[in-house]
Amino acid sequence: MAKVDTSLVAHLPLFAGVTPEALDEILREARSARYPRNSAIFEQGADAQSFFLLLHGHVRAAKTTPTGEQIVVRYVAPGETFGLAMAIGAVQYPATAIAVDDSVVLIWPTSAWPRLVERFPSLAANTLQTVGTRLQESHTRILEMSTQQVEQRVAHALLRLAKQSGRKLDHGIEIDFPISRQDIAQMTGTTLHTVSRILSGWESQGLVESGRQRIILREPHRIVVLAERSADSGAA
Amino acid sequence: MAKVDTSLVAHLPLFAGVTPEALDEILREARSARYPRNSAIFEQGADAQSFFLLLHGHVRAAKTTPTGEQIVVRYVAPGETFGLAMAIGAVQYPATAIAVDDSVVLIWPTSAWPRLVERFPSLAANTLQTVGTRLQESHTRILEMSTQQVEQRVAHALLRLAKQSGRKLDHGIEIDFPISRQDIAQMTGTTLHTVSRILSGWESQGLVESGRQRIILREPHRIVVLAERSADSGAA
DNA sequence: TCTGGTGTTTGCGTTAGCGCAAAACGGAAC
DNA sequence: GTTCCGTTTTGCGCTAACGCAAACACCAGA
Repeated sequence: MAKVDTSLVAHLPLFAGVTPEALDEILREARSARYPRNSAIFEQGADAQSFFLLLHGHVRAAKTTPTGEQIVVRYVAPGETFGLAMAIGAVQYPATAIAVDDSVVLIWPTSAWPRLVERFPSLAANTLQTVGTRLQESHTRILEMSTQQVEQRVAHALLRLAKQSGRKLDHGIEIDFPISRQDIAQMTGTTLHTVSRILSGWESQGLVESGRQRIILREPHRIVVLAERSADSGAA
Repeated sequence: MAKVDTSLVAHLPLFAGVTPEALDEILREARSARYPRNSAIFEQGADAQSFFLLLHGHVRAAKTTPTGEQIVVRYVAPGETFGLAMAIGAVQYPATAIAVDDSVVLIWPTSAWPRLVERFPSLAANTLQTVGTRLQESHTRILEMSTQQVEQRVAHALLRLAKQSGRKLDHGIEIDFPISRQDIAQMTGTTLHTVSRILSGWESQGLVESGRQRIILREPHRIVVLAERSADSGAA
């Protein structure tokens, strides 16, 4: 069993208020694993045998309808937990998790959760905080889907990705994992066609530069304007 | 300060695993209050000084955009908690809570939460469960908004309301609090006009019976069918 | 009984965005 | 260098749903 370096994870919100010794004990229950790009970490509907902490890479959590349509629930960035089915009392994973880049994760058996929480109550409090924040974000997303049009939603989605997982360039911000038009469509509740049209438009205005699974925001400030306008002026 | 009867709330999920004595202690920290129909319990953006447990009545939690549009986050049924801003570490309420019917609530000062959690860790675990469930429901709603058309979403919304707050009739189920077309529109991401058209259509098919802020599902089973069909057959 | 206000219904023109289809593009593997 | 496959782009017709506007129903209070 590989030893995990506590100093790498000690500062994470999940472990706030946990002593170094306790952290050590918690980490002893975990194992680490590597998932190559495009591999599944767990599938929606499978027994929730583990929960995860992402160390490196990026993970997409997606939910599928009975008829096969998908939406992206969120992108997991390093330092975040995912697969917390046990926290909500679910027996199965409510979504599928795919590594969109080569990724390294810590894995705890779900069965260890009750014991850990009992010994280290701040874990529960911290997790509550995390889940609460996600709930808020979720509500914000619903609000946007209800009140904004597609272009604004795409703008918001890209800005969020840039903030969460953006790599600063000389001029602009690049989203530092592979992401397709289809992915963005599934984040914003539209189709890949519409996303493609929007990005083409932005590209011709010099707002973004994009290619195959790759997006660079060249003019973040002007994209913010797009995200916030209510429903008016077109192009000059 | 009015004494709250422990037997009324002991069975609630929030208090699972809490001993009667502990429950007594927890309730001593709370006061109760009555809110008349259509009164505000708290406003979005206000300091989160309290959190709440609904004893009687019904409460609508709604979120407003900077430009004034609203969505209904959820309807709170008796036995449920709301206003849990502290759980997610928020300083202000992220939504507005309105009593849609004369309502009675228990109120704890937000400042009491850390102490309560420390003394009774199962409160945190139970709340985590609740928030987790809401997060799931939220994701389901996003999925529906992304993949289904308006009529199906309205069908789902009404079925959920019927399940959560339905009063069984000889023939059908009545939603037992006042709810307008506008409210349903704000739950499903559409306009009151579209909701009105849909309900008119259903009414002429005998699926529902409705009036001013009042809806009765006469044929729940046939509404389930509407909610589940993917995108095909019209009326005969 | 009348009157005002809030919620509801309905008609009608408009359109944002979908759905289908076809072509172009770009990487990776050989 | 060539081939192959997944992604992206773009055109075109269509329609679900919106937005506006006007009429209507219902309840409460004077």
